[in-house]
Amino acid sequence: MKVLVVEDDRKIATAIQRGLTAEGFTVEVSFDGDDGLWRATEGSYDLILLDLMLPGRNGYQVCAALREAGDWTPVLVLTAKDGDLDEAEALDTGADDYLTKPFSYPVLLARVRALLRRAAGRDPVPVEVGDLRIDPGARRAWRAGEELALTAREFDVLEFLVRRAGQVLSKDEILAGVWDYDFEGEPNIVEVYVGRLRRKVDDPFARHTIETVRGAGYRMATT
Amino acid sequence: MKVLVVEDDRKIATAIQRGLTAEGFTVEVSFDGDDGLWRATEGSYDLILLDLMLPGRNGYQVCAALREAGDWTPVLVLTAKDGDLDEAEALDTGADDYLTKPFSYPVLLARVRALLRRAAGRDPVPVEVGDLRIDPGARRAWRAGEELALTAREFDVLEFLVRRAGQVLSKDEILAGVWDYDFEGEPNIVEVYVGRLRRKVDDPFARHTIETVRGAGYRMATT
DNA sequence: AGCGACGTTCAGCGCCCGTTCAGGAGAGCG
DNA sequence: CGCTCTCCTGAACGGGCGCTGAACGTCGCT
Repeated sequence: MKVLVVEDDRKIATAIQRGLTAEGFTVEVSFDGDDGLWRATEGSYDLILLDLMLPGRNGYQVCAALREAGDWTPVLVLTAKDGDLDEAEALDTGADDYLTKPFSYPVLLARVRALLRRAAGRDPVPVEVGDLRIDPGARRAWRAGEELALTAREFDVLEFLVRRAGQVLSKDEILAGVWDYDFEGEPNIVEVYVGRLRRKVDDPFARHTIETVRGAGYRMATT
Repeated sequence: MKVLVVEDDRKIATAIQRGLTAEGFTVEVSFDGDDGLWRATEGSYDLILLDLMLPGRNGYQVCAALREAGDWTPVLVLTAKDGDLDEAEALDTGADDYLTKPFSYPVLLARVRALLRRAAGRDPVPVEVGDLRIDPGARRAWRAGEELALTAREFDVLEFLVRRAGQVLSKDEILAGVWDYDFEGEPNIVEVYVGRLRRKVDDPFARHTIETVRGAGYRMATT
């Protein structure tokens, strides 16, 4: 799956690229409208993430030009909440969906999945690792058949870890992946949530399902 | 089930496509009359949604041309309320039903179902989940065999939730799915309707059949 | 015209949840 | 064995999310 990200804010672009790459997508980034349009027309992408405020051609123009050229690649528009530019207008130019900043990564991922699913006609699949099961659509989780009572943030963190079971994720990676990209708190918050999750998902007599890798981060056990 | 949408307003076309795709239909979209007619004659569709005001050939002409060619695919005409073009006239040219904009998504879906049903000679299947039963055709609902007195909007919301029982639906998704596509109100209205529905459908001594998933939306219980 | 039903908005409230912080525990190292 | 750095965790707080009752406007019906 190839994704094109057209976004001039490097911080945001990098965060998105990092996240989607980790998710298995091939990600290309473009920092201005003209370059973005060029890539979009030249390359063949499954999805385009398009910022509205751009140097060169703005998002509307890029999207309109694409549609004009008969290119119907799904476009997800990223827009500032307080923008004087209107989201509805973006949909008029042929975008398929939009997202207001700041958004958290899980929200972005959900939208991306929804768009690709719509394009492909498939449904989201529950994820399993060991005796842990996660259903992203229903936002429910089970350990050994028993449902876990998780808060929204706890669920997001758990899903993030489960999807990358076996990999070591640094606290910063988890922060970038689960929290809004402009979150400016301490990585300690990750420790807090890992602690809570352990209390909720661990069998008290077995070893942790979320292992600490001292100095590096955390790893979700694969068995 | 394949549906062709001929509508030049991208916003409306996209909304319809999104909704019907989620409902399991295969949807193709055409933005002008000539292209629409071409697709309609070339492809084989179970239903055609046809806007009247179109660039190129207008809706009347498309419909008349289709019938002329001996194509009796069901046609549902979409017309602007204040249009100088007359709905009755559309029916004369061979359309099977018409709908004035703005329409809400449930109304559209109901008409689509009705047409397909009429074409196939089959009845719509009542939906059940737990001891809740919904008959979309009759627009009636029962809990444990007892009929519920629901208003139109209440029924729409309930049907939307029941059809996606087990999934978490955000307030925005529910808004998009139940209200007019140009509704510009607050998501709070969803809370209000969920509250009313709970009072009407819940057994006062059991847990809610519409569960709140804090920070994410609502989920219809599957048992 | 009057009335009632229905849809929508708004403000207030209660409480859950996310976040912070500080103190303690434990690993790693010399 | 003691030092340091990282990680863990319980407590506390503040905001925001969701719920509800009331009021208002509108539409349809009689």
